[in-house]
Amino acid sequence: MSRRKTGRPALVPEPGELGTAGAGGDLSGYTGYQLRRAQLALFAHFARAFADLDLNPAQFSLLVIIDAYPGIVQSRAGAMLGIHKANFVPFVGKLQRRGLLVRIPLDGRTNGLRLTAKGRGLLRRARRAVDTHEAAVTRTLSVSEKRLLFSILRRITAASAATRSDEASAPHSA
Amino acid sequence: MSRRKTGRPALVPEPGELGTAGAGGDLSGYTGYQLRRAQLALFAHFARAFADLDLNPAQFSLLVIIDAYPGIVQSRAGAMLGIHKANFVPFVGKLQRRGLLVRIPLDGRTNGLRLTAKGRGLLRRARRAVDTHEAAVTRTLSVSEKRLLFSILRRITAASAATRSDEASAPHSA
DNA sequence: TATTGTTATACTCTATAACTATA
DNA sequence: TATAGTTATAGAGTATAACAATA
Repeated sequence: MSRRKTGRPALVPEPGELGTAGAGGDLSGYTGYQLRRAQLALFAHFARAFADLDLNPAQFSLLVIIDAYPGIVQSRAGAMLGIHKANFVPFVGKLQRRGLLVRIPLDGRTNGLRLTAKGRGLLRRARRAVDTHEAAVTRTLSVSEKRLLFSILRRITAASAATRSDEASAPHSA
Repeated sequence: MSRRKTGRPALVPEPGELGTAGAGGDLSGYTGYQLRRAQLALFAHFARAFADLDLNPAQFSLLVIIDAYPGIVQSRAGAMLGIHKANFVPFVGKLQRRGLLVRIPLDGRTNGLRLTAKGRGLLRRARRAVDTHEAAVTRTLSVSEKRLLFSILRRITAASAATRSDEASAPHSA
C-alpha cells in the first residue's frame, strides 16, 4: 500500500507525537500499524489495571487455563499459551514460588498443574480487574461492533496464518 | 499477554492445539486476547513477506517516515516510532551501515535523517511487498468492514490511553 | 525411539541512568 | 539550564541445542 488513497487523509500527518495521536509517514492506512498501536495501548492499560495484582497477561492466562483444566499437563498449558517449553519452566517456577500453583508429578516425567487456594483467590480478584479493564477499553464499542471486531480479528488471524501459496485462493471464509 | 488460543464461543474449549485452532480457558472473550493473537499472526505474516528484504515492521516504518519527511531529526523520528532514544541509536546505525540512510549533522548536536538511493530503492520494493501482504491478511474483509475495523481500533487505542479516572466518563466519542 | 521437563545460551526489545557536547 | 545523541547496562520475551529420565 504505498501511497494511501487520496494524497492526504491518511498521508503525512504533521510529525505528531506517538503516544498520543498518530505517528508519521503514511503508516496509518496499514492494518498491522493500527492493530499494533491498539494492542500496545490495551496491554499498557492492562498493566496499569493489574499493577497491584502483579500479574501480566500471560500469567493471568495461565491461571485461567489451570482453573479451567485442573491438573493440566505442563507442556500442554505451555503450548496453549504459545510459550516455548524451555521458557515455560521458569515461567511456571515463578508462579509456584509465589504460591499460586503447584506442580504435581503425574508419572515421573509429566507434571500436572493445579492452583492453590491462594492462586484461586488471586484469580478471583484478577477476573474482577480484567472485567473492569475490558469494559474500559471497549467502552466506546456497541455490542454489535464488538461482535464484528472479534469476527474480523479471527479472520485476520486465519488469513495471516495461511501460507503464501494459499493467499490467492480462499475468498470469504472466516 | 494472552497468547494463543481461540477456542469456542467463549468458555472452555477442548485443550486444543495452539498454532492451529484455539487454546483453552475462557480467554477468547477478551478483546486483548483476540487483538494479540491477530497482531502476532499478522506480524509473522509480515516477517515471511519481508524475509528477502530483511526488514522488520519498525525498520520499514522508519524508511516510510524518512521518505515522508526528508531530513527529519533523529529524535523526532524515534519518537514517532515509539522507540527510546537510547535504543534508537543502534537501530539507526544498523540501517546506516546497510547503506539505506545517512545521518546529516544539522547543528553539532542534531542529526537529520535522509534515505540513500539504495534506501529509496529498497523502500520501493518494500511498499510493493507490504501491499501484497496487506491485501492477503485483509482478504476476507469488505471495504466497509476494514473502515469500521480502523475506527474501532482507534477508539480502543484512545480508550486504553485514558487514565483510570477518566474511564468512567466519556461515553461514545471515537 | 519419542516425549517431558530441564539447563544453558543467545538474540531481540525495552527501559533507566549517566555522560558529552552543544543550544 | 535544557536538549540531542550516545554509551552502558539490565530486564523481559523468545529462540535453539542438548541432555536426563521416562514412556
